[in-house]
Amino acid sequence: MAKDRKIDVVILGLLAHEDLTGYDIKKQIDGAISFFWKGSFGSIYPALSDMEKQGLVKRKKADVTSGREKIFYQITKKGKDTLKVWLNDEKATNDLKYETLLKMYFGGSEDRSVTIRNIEIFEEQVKGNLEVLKIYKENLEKILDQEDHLHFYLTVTFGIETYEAYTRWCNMAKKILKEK
Amino acid sequence: MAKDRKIDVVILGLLAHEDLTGYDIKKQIDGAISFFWKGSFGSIYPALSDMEKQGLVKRKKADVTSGREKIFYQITKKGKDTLKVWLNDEKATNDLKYETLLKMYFGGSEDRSVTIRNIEIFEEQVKGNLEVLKIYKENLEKILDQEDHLHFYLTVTFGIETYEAYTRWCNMAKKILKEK
DNA sequence: TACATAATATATCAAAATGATATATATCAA
DNA sequence: TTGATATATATCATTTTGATATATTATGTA
Repeated sequence: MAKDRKIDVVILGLLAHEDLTGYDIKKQIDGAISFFWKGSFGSIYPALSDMEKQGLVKRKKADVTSGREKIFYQITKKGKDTLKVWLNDEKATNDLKYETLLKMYFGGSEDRSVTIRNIEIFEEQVKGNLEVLKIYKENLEKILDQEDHLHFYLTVTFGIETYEAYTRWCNMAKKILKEK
Repeated sequence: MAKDRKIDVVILGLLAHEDLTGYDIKKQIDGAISFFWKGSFGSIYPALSDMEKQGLVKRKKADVTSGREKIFYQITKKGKDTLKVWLNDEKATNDLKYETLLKMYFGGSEDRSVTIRNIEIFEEQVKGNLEVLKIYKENLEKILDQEDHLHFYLTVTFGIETYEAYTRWCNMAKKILKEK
């Protein structure tokens, strides 16, 4: 039956909202979605070609006036159905790979200052993301009446909750490592 | 130079503590490490073969008395050095792929009850993990004096902090989805 | 105006990882 | 003793990453 390729539903989910190029899709994944998902050009472009063959998306020739080639994709009826099947399927895998934590776990016999430095780097990344998410949240609270925004709002609050938890952990971990 | 294969340092980190078989390694990854990392047999066994060729680990013929073949691996000096280089490197990538959140994000026009059901399934998984982590924590607090245990303790508290954040989010999300 | 640099845009590929499957032995309860 | 589950190694197709190649367009600055 259908391909077991997660990037497909990410693309279909984005195209369900508006027509996009492969480059646009990458930008969207690196935007609001990046707090819980990631994807690279190396999977996006082949998936688009393949899904076109399957009839899940279709190419839209863009304005020929500009010399630059630019391929907009549009979701088809079949694509919408595929997306709906996935959305209604209870099955969902949540994978995390925290190299920071891995180093922590294996860093037992190493220089203490390196461990602390690794936590500080992690903390900086987290703080950067947290700032962006809080701006998202503020703006979203003004327009929460629309159904689309409610779901986006919930993913944003998920990010804030988790990043705040990370921040608390960073402070605690640094304190323990410095005093002991 | 060296391979860009993350599973290598996971294996080396585990072997730094004790000699293990490929199967043992998988069990360890699925245990305490599973809260921040994952790995499959399909990457473990090829990595072990390859690292043996590179001289990072070496095979230890196990008891021939039992008919069952069983290959224990031991870390070498070169393997320990490789691990140390990685531990002292500030670079660390933290990737997460939350299909639950992805469905939330794209579920704007779908049946509300499906979204709630997905959150409930996620919540159950989180609660299960949280219970295990809390038992780990209790036991670790009794023996926190040893350096090794301190680092394990920190990864466990990371898990608890994040899973508690997830739980809070689940409650909030369900509430919003039910009342609005 | 010219020039460099950054952003846009598509595409491909080797290497890594997943998830599934195959094969075989060992253990343990009904 | 039969069936189920755990142990143990290995392989493979498919998916994904991360890097690289190539080219155009926009932007800032000298």
